[in-house]
Amino acid sequence: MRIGELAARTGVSVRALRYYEEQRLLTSERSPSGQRVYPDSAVDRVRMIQHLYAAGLPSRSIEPLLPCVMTGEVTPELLKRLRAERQRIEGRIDDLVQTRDKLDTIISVASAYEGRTCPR
Amino acid sequence: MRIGELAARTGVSVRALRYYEEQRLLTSERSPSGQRVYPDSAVDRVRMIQHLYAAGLPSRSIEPLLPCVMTGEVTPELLKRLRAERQRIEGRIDDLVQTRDKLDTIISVASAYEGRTCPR
DNA sequence: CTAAAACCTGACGTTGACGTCAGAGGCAAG
DNA sequence: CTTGCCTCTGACGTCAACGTCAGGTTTTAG
Repeated sequence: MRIGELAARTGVSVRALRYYEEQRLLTSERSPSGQRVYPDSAVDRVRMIQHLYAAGLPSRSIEPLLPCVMTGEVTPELLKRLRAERQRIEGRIDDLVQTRDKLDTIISVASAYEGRTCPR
Repeated sequence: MRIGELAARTGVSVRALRYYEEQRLLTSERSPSGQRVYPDSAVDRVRMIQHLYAAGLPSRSIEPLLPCVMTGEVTPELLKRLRAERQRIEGRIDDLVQTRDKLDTIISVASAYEGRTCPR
């Protein structure tokens, strides 16, 4: 498939896909005329990239992890990094849960005041 | 307390504190000579700001929420925003949990290969 | 064959949360 | 009084993940 279709199927922009390639997160074959050609598996790969971005990892962290994440192949070095990133994510989750709970308390207390407006 | 001490006690830079003020997330009294003077409560406020930043909220979202989050006072309008942001955070948590679990699977599978090096 | 749509490579613009530097004033210690 | 650290206000720099535009080629639909 070409870049436009990959963009449509993953929901990310064409520009973003070219950017991923620039960051070596994504590779492509080229047609004789120079257009990018992707295998179907690229869809999954792009989705994984988005997941890792969403988890707050920068390109440079994603790049070394990605081949192993996609293929299941791994070196001890990569395993260390995977575990480290897992811990980072865990930490972010804890932080978010704390913040969510704090908002929940505020919301529930505040809801008691509904109807009669702000006690100011 | 002055800005340097607040920075030390919260672990954020002096520059960041001035930036928070610029974004109207933090206010300060001024000494006769123009130096910022903060009450002790500023420490908690700065910590809350950091929590909300960590939750992915931009300054513009934090600003209207902060007074109510600190005082517990609330208008129906703010309550709506609080609930919306709570939902956003919840979504981010779900996403992170998914990614963490995916990493866990990879790690556990990969761990089976430990000792004998990368199967490449 | 031709026009529209999709693709290409640069290259500059954008946004948010600060970092950093310049130049100048304030303040506690010796 | 001066030395040295803290603080002040601009103002420009940075970094990541793209957006956007220019100028040109390729593919596809009619």
